[in-house]
Amino acid sequence: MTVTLADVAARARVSPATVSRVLNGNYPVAASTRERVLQAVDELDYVLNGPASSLAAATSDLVGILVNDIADPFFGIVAGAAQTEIGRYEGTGRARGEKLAVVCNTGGSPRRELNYLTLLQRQRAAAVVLTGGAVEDPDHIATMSAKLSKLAAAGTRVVLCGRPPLPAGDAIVATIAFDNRGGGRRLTEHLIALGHRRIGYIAGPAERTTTRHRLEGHRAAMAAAGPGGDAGQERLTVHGPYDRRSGYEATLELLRRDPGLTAIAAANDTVALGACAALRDQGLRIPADVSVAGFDDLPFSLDAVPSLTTVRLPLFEAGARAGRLAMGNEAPPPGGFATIPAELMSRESTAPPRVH
Amino acid sequence: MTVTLADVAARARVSPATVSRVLNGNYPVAASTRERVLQAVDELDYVLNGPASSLAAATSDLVGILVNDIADPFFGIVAGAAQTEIGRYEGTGRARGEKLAVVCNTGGSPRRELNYLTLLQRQRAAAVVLTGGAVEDPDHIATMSAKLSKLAAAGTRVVLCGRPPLPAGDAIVATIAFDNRGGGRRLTEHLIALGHRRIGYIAGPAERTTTRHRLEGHRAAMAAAGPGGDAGQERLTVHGPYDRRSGYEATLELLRRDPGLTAIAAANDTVALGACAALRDQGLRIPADVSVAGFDDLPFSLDAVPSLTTVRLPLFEAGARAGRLAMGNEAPPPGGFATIPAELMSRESTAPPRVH
DNA sequence: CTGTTAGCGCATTCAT
DNA sequence: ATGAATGCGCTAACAG
Repeated sequence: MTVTLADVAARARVSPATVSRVLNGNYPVAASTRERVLQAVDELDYVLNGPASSLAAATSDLVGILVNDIADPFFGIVAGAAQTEIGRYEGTGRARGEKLAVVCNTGGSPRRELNYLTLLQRQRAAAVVLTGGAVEDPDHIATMSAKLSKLAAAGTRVVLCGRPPLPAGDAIVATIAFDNRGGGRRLTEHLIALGHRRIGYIAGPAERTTTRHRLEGHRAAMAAAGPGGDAGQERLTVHGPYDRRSGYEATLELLRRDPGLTAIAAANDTVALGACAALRDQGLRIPADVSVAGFDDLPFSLDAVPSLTTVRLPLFEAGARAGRLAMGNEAPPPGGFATIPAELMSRESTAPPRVH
Repeated sequence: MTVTLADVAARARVSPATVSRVLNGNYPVAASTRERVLQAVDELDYVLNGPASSLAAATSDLVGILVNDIADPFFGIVAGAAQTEIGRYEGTGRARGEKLAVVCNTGGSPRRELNYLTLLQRQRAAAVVLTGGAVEDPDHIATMSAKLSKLAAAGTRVVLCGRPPLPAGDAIVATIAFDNRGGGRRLTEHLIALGHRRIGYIAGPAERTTTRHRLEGHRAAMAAAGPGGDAGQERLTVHGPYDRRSGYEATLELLRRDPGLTAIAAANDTVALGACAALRDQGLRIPADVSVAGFDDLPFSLDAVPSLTTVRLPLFEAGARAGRLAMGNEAPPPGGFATIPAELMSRESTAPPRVH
């Protein structure tokens, strides 16, 4: 029925082992022999049996990239960059590092995250890259650490990208974290420098690391602004998912709580866009009446009207680096941990507050 | 080192065969025995060896979803919906349809597309979903058809979503196509009804099916608008990739070719946003000076300023349906082919042309 | 450089 | 309902 390596061997008049060797390219084979084998492969239209190969070699060429939301460009950019870096060696011969880089959408659900890890563990994945903020529930962290340790023990390279380090640090090849706290802080400092004091904050889901760090940066800046700077901050913070609708509704809520606020900082650019829509619908001008700021600097932020002040995260570079680390093509940073800086991008959506 | 099924069997004092049976749940096993086995699995923290299982069973639980650009929300929405539908049965027992739905980013490159198909073929994937427009090169179509036929012959279910049918129709479970032509036509008819005659068109990459169909719809509407309606259409069409930068540059080019054009129709929403940016930078108002229309109705189109007139494609529904078809959880449409309608969404970015 | 020999871990006959 | 035996297709020692 289906063509096997033995068939190829017979056609090329060599042993199965030899065929395996030319296919894997990890062993010297005479050029003439290789030619014959390759020709037989072509003629028979042979395709290697992955499971059999993985079973015998006790490793597979599958690499999993876990993302929280595949429809969010944040993850698309990171995952795309990682995938490109991982699949980079596709052309080189028939094998030589032909990885199957694959993205798994967890929807931000701890259960699905774990589920995917188990599935990848089943497949004896060569590597796993976890991207984006993590859920902070202690149970989940413990479970994840245990699971990742097991994966690592089985030979899977684990890389974290855009997510803080885990207790199971030694099992993890490298952790690439974003400076969410610093970015959040600089963003709010920018607003304060413009003269804003009544600043609403639209945070992400409460239990996420990314959410917490960005919020902490914001609060730190407020506190530093002087006595009372952080007073009532609780009241001016609203949590919600990382989507535009959340930004829209949170803005209405913030306006209800303090009709006199002069600026809104959002958990990310998408949320900020929702905030802009809500403000416009309320007849408020941006930035004349209310300034708005986002986070991430996704491509559309530049095209927004007005263009969005935000914090730039080098998503592509980080994703690519994670990909290389997963492949073992780049030395891990000292201590296996690196923080990627976040840069303030001051644009048109922020300005000094209106004077009464 | 690693725990195998035999270890579980020993601990549960049963044969390996029995363990296999309870794990796969496709064979009667006494409740008490099952209990013991499950407990042993837990205690030993056993994880099935996917490759071994796939080798023995000659099938795997891997499902591939191919997309042209993972950073484009169009694909994120389709793939996310499909993935959710495919992973739906995760909780049900330990096996029973636990698929590993996985998205592969081809970057729109025929070579990478083929490469991923080969990799999935290696893995003996249970199903493959191909999404988005295809490259129209005859060679590539032939190669793809052959490849997909081979996949189908090996038991892989092939589903096309948002892409026209292929010659190898009988090998394909189902094709879900969007009415790109009809949508393109209705969009331009809308512009014509508003009074526009000098309409620039920013098309996608020349060799893509999606590009061609949308363009054909546009041209058909222009031709129907009356004699000379399609005159000079070539001159007012610019091709480019499906990204904002392309929209920006194409708009400048169109303006150069005809400074008096009153409307621009773009290949998709992202391109349309780039067009808006270019128009603004040229000091032109939307829609007072120039109307702009997109395609797809991605979430951000509603938030754009002005909100974008576009053509709505039910991406989520289509992706979910493709997922169900891939799993065999939905009967294929008659003839294995269905066209999904495209609906005009008339919003603020289009208006009658200014009067001279 | 190439052939021979053993498994890899599991699903599946076939018995019982 | 359960156990024993066989082989899936390939890679990895070993020889030579």
